[in-house]
Amino acid sequence: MREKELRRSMSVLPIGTVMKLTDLTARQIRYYEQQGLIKPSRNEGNRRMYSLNDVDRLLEIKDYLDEGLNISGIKEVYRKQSQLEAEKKKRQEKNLTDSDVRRILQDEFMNIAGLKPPSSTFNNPNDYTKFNS
DNA sequence: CTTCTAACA
DNA sequence: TGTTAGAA
Repeated sequence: MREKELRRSMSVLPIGTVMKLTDLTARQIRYYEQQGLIKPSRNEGNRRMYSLNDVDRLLEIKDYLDEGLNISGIKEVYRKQSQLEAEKKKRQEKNLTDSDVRRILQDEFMNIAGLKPPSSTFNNPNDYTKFNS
Protein backbone atom coordinates (compact mmCIF):
# COMPACT_ATOMS: atom_id res chain seq x y z
CA MET A 1 0.00 0.00 0.00
CA ARG A 2 3.04 2.25 -0.14
CA GLU A 3 2.89 2.35 -3.93
CA LYS A 4 -0.45 4.13 -3.68
CA GLU A 5 1.02 6.92 -1.54
CA LEU A 6 3.83 7.29 -4.03
CA ARG A 7 1.38 7.90 -6.87
CA ARG A 8 -0.67 10.34 -4.80
CA SER A 9 2.48 12.37 -4.26
CA MET A 10 3.38 12.51 -7.96
CA SER A 11 3.03 16.05 -9.33
CA VAL A 12 1.23 15.60 -12.63
CA LEU A 13 -1.60 18.12 -12.66
CA PRO A 14 -1.35 21.62 -14.20
CA ILE A 15 -3.01 24.48 -12.33
CA GLY A 16 -5.91 24.54 -14.79
CA THR A 17 -6.94 21.01 -13.80
CA VAL A 18 -6.55 21.80 -10.12
CA MET A 19 -8.79 24.82 -10.56
CA LYS A 20 -11.57 22.62 -11.93
CA LEU A 21 -11.04 19.98 -9.27
CA THR A 22 -11.05 22.41 -6.35
CA ASP A 23 -13.23 25.22 -7.67
CA LEU A 24 -10.52 27.68 -6.60
CA THR A 25 -9.08 30.50 -8.73
CA ALA A 26 -5.47 30.39 -9.89
CA ARG A 27 -4.91 33.44 -7.72
CA GLN A 28 -6.08 31.61 -4.60
CA ILE A 29 -4.10 28.46 -5.38
CA ARG A 30 -0.91 30.48 -5.87
CA TYR A 31 -1.61 32.52 -2.76
CA TYR A 32 -1.98 29.43 -0.55
CA GLU A 33 1.34 28.30 -1.93
CA GLN A 34 2.92 31.60 -0.92
CA GLN A 35 1.55 31.00 2.55
CA GLY A 36 3.38 27.69 2.63
CA LEU A 37 0.21 25.61 2.76
CA ILE A 38 1.16 23.61 -0.34
CA LYS A 39 4.39 23.12 -2.26
CA PRO A 40 3.76 22.08 -5.87
CA SER A 41 6.77 21.24 -8.02
CA ARG A 42 7.68 23.00 -11.25
CA ASN A 43 8.12 21.47 -14.68
CA GLU A 44 10.73 22.34 -17.27
CA GLY A 45 8.82 25.47 -18.23
CA ASN A 46 8.50 26.81 -14.67
CA ARG A 47 4.86 25.75 -14.56
CA ARG A 48 3.39 24.50 -11.31
CA MET A 49 2.55 20.79 -11.22
CA TYR A 50 0.26 19.47 -8.50
CA SER A 51 -0.22 16.03 -6.96
CA LEU A 52 -3.43 14.39 -5.77
CA ASN A 53 -2.24 15.10 -2.24
CA ASP A 54 -1.98 18.78 -3.16
CA VAL A 55 -5.57 18.69 -4.40
CA ASP A 56 -6.73 17.06 -1.18
CA ARG A 57 -4.86 19.68 0.79
CA LEU A 58 -6.45 22.51 -1.18
CA LEU A 59 -9.91 21.02 -0.67
CA GLU A 60 -9.09 20.79 3.03
CA ILE A 61 -7.95 24.41 3.11
CA LYS A 62 -11.19 25.48 1.48
CA ASP A 63 -13.16 23.62 4.17
CA TYR A 64 -11.17 25.22 6.99
CA LEU A 65 -11.78 28.61 5.43
CA ASP A 66 -15.52 27.93 5.27
CA GLU A 67 -15.37 26.89 8.92
CA GLY A 68 -14.17 30.38 9.74
CA LEU A 69 -10.42 29.74 10.14
CA ASN A 70 -8.02 32.26 8.63
CA ILE A 71 -4.73 31.44 6.92
CA SER A 72 -2.70 31.66 10.11
CA GLY A 73 -5.20 29.43 11.86
CA ILE A 74 -4.81 26.81 9.15
CA LYS A 75 -1.05 27.12 9.41
CA GLU A 76 -1.32 26.32 13.11
CA VAL A 77 -3.40 23.24 12.42
CA TYR A 78 -0.80 21.81 10.04
CA ARG A 79 2.05 22.92 12.28
CA LYS A 80 0.65 21.02 15.25
CA GLN A 81 -0.28 18.11 13.02
CA SER A 82 3.29 17.74 11.83
CA GLN A 83 4.64 17.79 15.36
CA LEU A 84 2.22 15.12 16.52
CA GLU A 85 3.31 12.88 13.64
CA ALA A 86 6.95 13.55 14.43
CA GLU A 87 6.45 12.55 18.05
CA LYS A 88 4.54 9.46 16.99
CA LYS A 89 7.41 8.37 14.77
CA LYS A 90 9.93 8.91 17.53
CA ARG A 91 7.86 6.77 19.85
CA GLN A 92 7.75 4.01 17.28
CA GLU A 93 11.50 4.13 16.76
CA LYS A 94 12.09 4.08 20.48
CA ASN A 95 9.77 1.11 20.96
CA LEU A 96 11.51 -0.82 18.21
CA THR A 97 14.84 -0.05 19.84
CA ASP A 98 13.62 -1.19 23.23
CA SER A 99 12.31 -4.37 21.67
CA ASP A 100 15.67 -5.08 20.09
CA VAL A 101 17.45 -4.40 23.36
CA ARG A 102 15.14 -6.81 25.17
CA ARG A 103 15.76 -9.56 22.61
CA ILE A 104 19.50 -9.06 22.70
CA LEU A 105 19.44 -9.08 26.50
CA GLN A 106 17.56 -12.36 26.53
CA ASP A 107 20.07 -13.96 24.18
CA GLU A 108 22.83 -12.88 26.56
CA PHE A 109 21.08 -14.46 29.52
CA MET A 110 20.49 -17.68 27.65
CA ASN A 111 24.11 -17.98 26.63
CA ILE A 112 25.40 -17.33 30.13
CA ALA A 113 22.99 -19.83 31.66
CA GLY A 114 23.46 -22.31 28.83
CA LEU A 115 19.71 -22.63 28.60
CA LYS A 116 17.31 -23.05 25.73
CA PRO A 117 14.53 -20.46 25.72
CA PRO A 118 11.08 -21.67 26.86
CA SER A 119 8.53 -20.92 24.15
CA SER A 120 6.43 -19.02 26.66
CA THR A 121 9.27 -16.59 27.18
CA PHE A 122 9.38 -15.79 23.47
CA ASN A 123 5.66 -15.23 23.38
CA ASN A 124 6.01 -12.67 26.13
CA PRO A 125 9.36 -10.85 26.01
CA ASN A 126 8.46 -8.93 29.14
CA ASP A 127 8.20 -12.07 31.23
CA TYR A 128 11.52 -12.69 32.95
CA THR A 129 10.11 -14.91 35.71
CA LYS A 130 11.57 -18.00 34.01
CA PHE A 131 15.06 -16.64 34.66
CA ASN A 132 14.61 -15.81 38.32
CA SER A 133 15.52 -19.32 39.58
C1' DC B 1 -4.02 28.48 -25.79
C1' DT B 2 -2.21 28.05 -20.75
C1' DT B 3 0.50 29.70 -17.06
C1' DC B 4 3.79 32.99 -14.75
C1' DT B 5 5.06 37.26 -12.19
C1' DA B 6 4.07 41.64 -10.57
C1' DA B 7 1.24 45.38 -9.72
C1' DC B 8 -3.06 48.16 -8.74
C1' DA B 9 -8.42 52.44 -11.23
C1' DT C 1 -9.10 38.38 -3.65
C1' DG C 2 -10.01 40.18 -8.44
C1' DT C 3 -7.99 41.65 -12.50
C1' DT C 4 -4.78 42.82 -15.94
C1' DA C 5 -0.43 43.46 -18.67
C1' DG C 6 3.44 41.46 -20.88
C1' DA C 7 6.47 37.55 -21.25
C1' DA C 8 7.32 32.50 -21.80
